[in-house]
Amino acid sequence: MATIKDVAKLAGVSPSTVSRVIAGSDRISERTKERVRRAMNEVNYVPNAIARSLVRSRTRTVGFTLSRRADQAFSNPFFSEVLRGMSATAQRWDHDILLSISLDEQDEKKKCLQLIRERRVDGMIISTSRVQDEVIDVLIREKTPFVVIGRSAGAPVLSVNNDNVEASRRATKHLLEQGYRKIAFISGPRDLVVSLDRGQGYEKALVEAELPVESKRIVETDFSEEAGFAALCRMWEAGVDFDAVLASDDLFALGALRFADHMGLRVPEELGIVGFNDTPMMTHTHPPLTSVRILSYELGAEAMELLLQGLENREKLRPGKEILLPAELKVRQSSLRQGGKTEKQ
Amino acid sequence: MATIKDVAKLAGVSPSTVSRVIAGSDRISERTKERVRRAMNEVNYVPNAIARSLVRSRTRTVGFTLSRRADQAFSNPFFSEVLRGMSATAQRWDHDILLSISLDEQDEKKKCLQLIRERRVDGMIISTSRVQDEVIDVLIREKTPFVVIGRSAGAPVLSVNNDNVEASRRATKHLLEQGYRKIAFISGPRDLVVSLDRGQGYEKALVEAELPVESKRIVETDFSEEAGFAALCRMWEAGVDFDAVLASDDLFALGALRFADHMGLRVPEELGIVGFNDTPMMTHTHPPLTSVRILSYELGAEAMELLLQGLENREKLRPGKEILLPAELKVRQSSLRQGGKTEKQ
DNA sequence: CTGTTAGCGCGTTCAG
DNA sequence: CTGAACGCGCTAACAG
Repeated sequence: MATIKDVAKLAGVSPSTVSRVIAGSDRISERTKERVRRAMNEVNYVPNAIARSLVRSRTRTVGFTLSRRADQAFSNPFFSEVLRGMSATAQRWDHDILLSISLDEQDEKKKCLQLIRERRVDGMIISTSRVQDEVIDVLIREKTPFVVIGRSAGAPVLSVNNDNVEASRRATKHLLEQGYRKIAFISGPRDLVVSLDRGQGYEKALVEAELPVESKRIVETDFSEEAGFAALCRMWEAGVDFDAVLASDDLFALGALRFADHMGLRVPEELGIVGFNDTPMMTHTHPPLTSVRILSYELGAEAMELLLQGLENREKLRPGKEILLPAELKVRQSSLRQGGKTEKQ
Repeated sequence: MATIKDVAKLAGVSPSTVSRVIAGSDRISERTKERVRRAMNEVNYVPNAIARSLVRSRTRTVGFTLSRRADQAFSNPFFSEVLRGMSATAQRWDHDILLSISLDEQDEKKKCLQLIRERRVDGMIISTSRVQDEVIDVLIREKTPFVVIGRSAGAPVLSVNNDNVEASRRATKHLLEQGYRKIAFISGPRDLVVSLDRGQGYEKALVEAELPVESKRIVETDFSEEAGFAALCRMWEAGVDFDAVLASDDLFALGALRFADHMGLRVPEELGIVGFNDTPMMTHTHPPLTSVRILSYELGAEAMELLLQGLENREKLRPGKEILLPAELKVRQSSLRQGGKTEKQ
């Protein structure tokens, strides 16, 4: 593989001249530039990125760590969409992504630390969304430029998040507008900020409608269809009545659909259901599921954009700045008993 | 950030001694080792990975490129599971993953070439599965160590694949055993080897059962629920009869379920349905869908393992060696009309 | 406008 | 057992 020296020799100039041509320096004669370019082509020269990184102390690489928990919390396509968004933006800036998926937060913290201290990356993006996040602490301590996808409940950080509170409020309001009055809420684990936010939006909508927030209608459980189904069964057996379900994840919504089926309740007439995440397959449930659409691709793209801008100009990395992306309620049959119109797909 | 020189100075030795301690050389006195280690701890020293890569001409990094097409072809969780498997294995070998998701094959080829020529990676894993794959040609031309997830229909390569032919044969055989005789097959685009393989397995099972392969019962279309539904409608309107559907993707199976619903056909009594990929959500269809389970995690893990072994010992990188991973048929209600037993989830 | 020199941080001879 | 010297491939400062 050709090095800068080979090119220099072939073009009859010094290595630094070649380097200047690559950098597009303007104090090189057009003739020399041409000669150098020809030589570069001839030996098929491409600069060694590692050598460049060493001398520049910049790798043009961004690390992305993730522990399994976050992956499961959001339903699955979320993760790949975020990656696509990150990758597309990185591409435009001519940067690369170093990816690491860990089993738990401890491993993630270790890996994150390693990437930084070994100087493999210029900055980090993380997607953990726990209330107490040790990875964030590490990042701050190491003074690494980083962006969080989600929200930090602890130290103030630069973050990109979808507006869970507002989305949840709107979803609840939609159910109220459809005439449902006793709305149950299935929450994910409370140690995830996303759960807190969605719960808050739910309560907000009730308060705005001057309806009481009844804790008996709120249940917290792990993300799974079975858990959602079981939660509703328990509420039912406890004599709690409800005419709608706000499911903070589509998996819960699936459970709710099964519950309705199980109890012989018609959806949406006797039970309204709204989910979260708008998992593509959910368009095909019976009836089609109303769900909150998350802009996952945009989340990844925006996070990467913020980080790369921050890398160019550190002052842009203001901790405490939280970018909120809007989420859209995709209304379908599962929540429409007023005969309103369904949005297309 | 501390360098090897700082450590050397503090320990009162030369940089090369520190380097030897890091490498675990045995010709260093225990006393010196101890002094050096103490110094390393004191200044919190971590070797700079970039500098190491430069001098060693090895980055301990593996590139993984993917263009959107492959992502869509397999249904979504596939992709994240493969990544998890790759990441877990890479972790064990203390390697990293450089990820790039492109929009099309051209971009992927470019990116792949860039990673290699800039010497950012020691090897590549790719997951394209088109019949004519230009990325593979590039990889061969550059003499880069690489492993393919999927199968190459062109040049012989080292690859890991799930046994699509056998899986499809078994799925078809299962339908036959359940008494279905007129099995329709919905194929994905024919320019993907996975489509060819699944089609082949289907035909094989029919031939083994001494049944004719009727081309009128085979239809090729793009991966989507709608396309699957439409394909069956068209067959029906053309007067082709069928009592079961082998769907080469779960999306098609969803379409088939809707078709049954639409036509008032009972599943599995009047129409048996088997899907491919065992998308988690499919456990919750009505009735639950029989589907071929793909070992995505293992696919990623195995590909990484093969590549890293090959990096240590180039002779292990035998092109033409195709590792086949078994796929498992998850039998559920949608294909059970003989009252056989359903496997647990 | 261009070449020479030095050095990024580390591993690896080659002496001693 | 240890240190000095060199080089990985490239960029940047300083001359000229």
